[in-house]
Amino acid sequence: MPQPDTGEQFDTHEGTLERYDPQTIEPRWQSYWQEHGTYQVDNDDPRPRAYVLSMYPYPSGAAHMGHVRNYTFGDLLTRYRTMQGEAVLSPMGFDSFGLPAENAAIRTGRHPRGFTDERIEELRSSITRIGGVYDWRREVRSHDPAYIHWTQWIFLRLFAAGLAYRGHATVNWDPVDQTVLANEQVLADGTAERSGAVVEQRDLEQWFLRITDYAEQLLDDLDGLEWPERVVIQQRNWIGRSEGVEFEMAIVDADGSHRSDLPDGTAVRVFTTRVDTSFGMTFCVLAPEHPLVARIVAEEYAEQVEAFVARARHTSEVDRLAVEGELSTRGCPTGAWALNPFTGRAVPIYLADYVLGSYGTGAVMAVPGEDQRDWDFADAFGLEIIETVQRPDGFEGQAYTGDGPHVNSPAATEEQDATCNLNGLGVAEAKRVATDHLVAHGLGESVVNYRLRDWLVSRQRFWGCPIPILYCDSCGVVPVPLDELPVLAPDDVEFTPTGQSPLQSHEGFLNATCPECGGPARRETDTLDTFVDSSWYFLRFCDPWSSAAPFRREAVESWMPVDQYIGGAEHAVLHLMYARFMTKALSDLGVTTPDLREPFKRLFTQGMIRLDGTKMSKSKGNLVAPEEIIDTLGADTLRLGHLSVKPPEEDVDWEAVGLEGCSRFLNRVWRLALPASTEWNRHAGPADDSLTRATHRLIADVTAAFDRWSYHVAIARCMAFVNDLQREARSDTGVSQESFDHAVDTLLLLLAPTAPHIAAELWERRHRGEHIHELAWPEADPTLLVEAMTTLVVQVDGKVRDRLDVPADADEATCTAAALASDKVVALLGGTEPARVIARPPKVVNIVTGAAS
RNA sequence: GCCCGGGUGGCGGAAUGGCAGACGCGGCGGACUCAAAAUCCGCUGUCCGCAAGGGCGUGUGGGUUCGACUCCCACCCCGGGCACCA
Repeated sequence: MPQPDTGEQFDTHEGTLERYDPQTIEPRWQSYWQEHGTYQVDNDDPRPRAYVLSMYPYPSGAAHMGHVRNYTFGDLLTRYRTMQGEAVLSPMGFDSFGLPAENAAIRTGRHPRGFTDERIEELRSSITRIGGVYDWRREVRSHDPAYIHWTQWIFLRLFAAGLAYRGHATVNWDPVDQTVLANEQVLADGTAERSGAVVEQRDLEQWFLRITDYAEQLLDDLDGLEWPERVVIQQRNWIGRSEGVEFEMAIVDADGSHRSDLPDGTAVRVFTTRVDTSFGMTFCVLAPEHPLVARIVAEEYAEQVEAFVARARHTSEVDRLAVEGELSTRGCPTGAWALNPFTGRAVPIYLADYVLGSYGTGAVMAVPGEDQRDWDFADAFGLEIIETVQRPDGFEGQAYTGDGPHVNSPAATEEQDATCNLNGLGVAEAKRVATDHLVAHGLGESVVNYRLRDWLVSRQRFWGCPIPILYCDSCGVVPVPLDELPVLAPDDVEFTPTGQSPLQSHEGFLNATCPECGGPARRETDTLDTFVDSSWYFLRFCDPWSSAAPFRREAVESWMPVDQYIGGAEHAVLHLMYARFMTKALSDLGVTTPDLREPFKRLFTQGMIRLDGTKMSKSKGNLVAPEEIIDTLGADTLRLGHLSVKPPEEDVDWEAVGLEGCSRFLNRVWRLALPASTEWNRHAGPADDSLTRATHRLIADVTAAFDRWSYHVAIARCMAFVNDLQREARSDTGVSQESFDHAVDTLLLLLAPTAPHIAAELWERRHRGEHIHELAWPEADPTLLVEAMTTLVVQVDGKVRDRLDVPADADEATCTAAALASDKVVALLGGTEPARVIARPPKVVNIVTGAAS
C-alpha cells in the first residue's frame, strides 16, 4: 500500500497545496522520455511487435493544430500499446523536399537546405512539446544524402525492371510552380492541388512510373485492408475499372462499300461497356487527337475538321470540361463512315472533344437510345435514334440506361438473325451473347480499361531528389551506375526570379561522362515528385542504419506492414495509392519479401481543424498557435482538448474545443492525486466496495472506448469518475484510504496515454520514483463488473412509468411481480388485467394494456 | 446525376432494439471572499401546472416490434468524393 509521500520532492507550505504547473513538469518529462529511450525499440526486441505510424510531415516550422491533432492520436496509441506489453515502433521523420523551401530560396536567394533544416528543428521542438514520443534514432529526412541515395537506387531498380520509363505525353503544366504535375495533383476543376493555378496542357517528354501495371492488384487488394470505407471508395473511383469490349469497325463509303483511297483493313477500334446496344449504334465518335482522323476525313470536311482539331488542342482541359458549352460546337462531322459489324450498315463518323484520346481506344460507338450523352449529340446533329432496350411502363426520359428486354436487334434481316439475335434478352445476357458473337467472328474481344494513368514523377524543380539518369549522344538514356550514387544537386547555385530550376543552367552539374562509352553525357535536370520520397519512407524506418541497401529485408519483414497508419484524409488517393504501388513493386523486385503486398494494414484518417469554417493547414498558416496554448494551459490540456471535442475522424471547428473544461479537469486530478492533499475525507476502514466496483467499471469502459477510438467518450468517463470520487471523498462519511488510492492510481494509469505528463508526474510522487509509462495497462476484474443490484425499468405500453431496484440476478417472475406491484403501475392499470407482460430481466418489464389497441 | 457520411437541448456531442440528452462548453442561482479570480454546491430539452404530476420530443412521412435515436421503405436538408471514362 503506497503511503502518502510528504517527502522532499516538493514543498507544501502550511495549508497551501502546490499548484498544477504544466510549465515545469512537461519539459521535465519530455527530457526524461528522450534521455531514457523509453520509446526506443530495437529490431531484436523480444516483445510482440507493433508498428504505429503517423504520416511524416512536411517541415513547415512550428506545428499547427492539424499536426497536434494528428500526432496526439499516434502518440497516445504508442503509449497505450506499449503499456499493453508491445514493442511499438514509433518513428518520425520529415518529408523535407518540396516547393515551399524552393520558393523561399527564389525569394531570398538563400539555399533551401538551411531554410529546411531550421524548420525541421522548429517542428521537432513543437512535436516534442506536444508530448509526442518517437524513436528519434530512426529519423529520416528526404533531403539527406543517404536517403537520396536509396530513393535513386529504387528509381534505378524500377527503371531496370521497365517500371520507370521516359515517355512523350500530354501532361499537366502548372504555370505558377513551373513544373509538370501528376493527374492526382490536379483537382476536378482543373486547378493545381498545391498552387491553385489553372493547369495547362503541354506535350512533353517526361518520366513515368508504370503504376497502371498494378491497377488490378491495387483494386483487388483494397478488399483486405481495414481502411475507412470512404478512402477505399475514393481509391476504387480513381482506379476506375471498367469492363467492356473492343471491336473493329472498317472505314467504308457511305453505302458500306470498300474505300479505294485507303489501304485494306483500315478500321477504327472502339471501346464500349454496352456492346449489347450495338444494334442501336447510329454514329461513331473519335477523339480530336485520334491518329486516324487526318487519313479518313472526307475532302469537303477537311477544313472544318482541321479547325476543330486545332481548337480542341488549344482549349484547356478546364474549358473542355465546361459542360455548359453548346453541344453542336463540341462536335464536328468528318464525312467518313464506319461499318457497324452487327448490322452491316455504315454509320457516320464524328469528332467530339468529350471523347478522350487517352482513354480506351480514343473512339466510341454512339448509341443515343441508351446513352444520354449520345442522345444529346444525336439531337444536336439530327442523327437517328434507335431504341434497343424496352422501356419500362411510364418511362419519360430520353436515353434509357436501365435493364429490360432487348428489341430492334438485330435489325430485321434474317441473315443477321442467325448470327446474333438479342431480342428478348436482358442486358447482362445480351452483353454475353454479343461479346461471344464478336469473339467467334474474330471481330473483337473483352477488355478491361482503367481510368488510372501512369504516375508522372519528373518535376522541373531544384529542391527534390535528382533523377539519376544521363543522356549520351551515342548511347541514349543511360542510368547512373549504382556505385556513383547518390547524385546530389550542387550547392553553388543561383535562384533566379524566373522560377527556372538552377540545375538547368549549372554546367558543373550538367556535364558528365557516359559510363558506357566514356563520351560526354548530359545529366537529367529534373527531380522526382516528392511523393516518390514518401512512397517508401515507412520501409526505411524499419532499418534506417542500413548502408548497403535501402534497408535489410529481415528488418522490414519484422516490422511491416504498419499496424496502424494515421494521417489526413486528403491523402486518400495521392500518397496512399503511390505507397501501395511502391510496396507491390518493391516486393516483386525482391527488395522486400514476396508476401509484403500492402504497406498499411489499418488506416485511420482524422478530421481537419477548421477556424470560422476555413481549413487550418500549412497553406493557411497558424491561425491558432499550439505553442501559445502549451505556454499557458499546457500540452496535456491541449491534447485532451483535441481528444475530447469530437469523434476523432470528424472535422473540428476550433471554437468547439473546450480547453477550459480540460484544464479544470486536470487541475482536479492534480488535487485529487497529490499525496499531500488534505482536502479528502479518507479513513482506515475496510475497502469501499462500491468505489472499487466503480473503478473496475472505469477500466472496462475506458479500455473499450480506446479500442474503438472513442477517446472523447473515454475522457468523458474519466471526468464523470473524478466528479463522483470528489463528491464522495468530500462527504462526511468519506471513503476508505485503500479504495481511494486504488481509484486515483487507476485513473492515472488510464490517463497515461492521453495526458502523459501529469500522469507521469503524479505517479512518480505517489510511488517514489516509479514510472507510469513503464507499467502495464490495468485490467478490470470481471467479477467486479457484475453489480449486485440493478435498476429495473417498468414500462406501461412502452412508456417508462417507474424504476425499481432489483437484484441483478432477479428472474422473470420476480421482475414481473415487482413491476405489477409498483404503485404507479397499479394506478395506471386501474384494476384491469394487463393484456400482456414482456419481461427482459433484469433490465425491463413492459406491461401491455388492452386499452392501447 | 451516382457513391459515401451525417441530421439528437443554446453549442460540441453520448446512448451497438430496452432509463434519450452521459461528459464538456455556455447560461441561471447560491456558498466562500472586503472584492475579484479560482474552487465548491444546485438548476438548466420543451409545453401545461402553485405543486404533485402530466403532455410532447432524436430532420419529415410511413412501416416492423411489447418496445425504435437505433432496424426497413420513401422523402427533405447538410458535408465530402466522383462525374463527358464510352
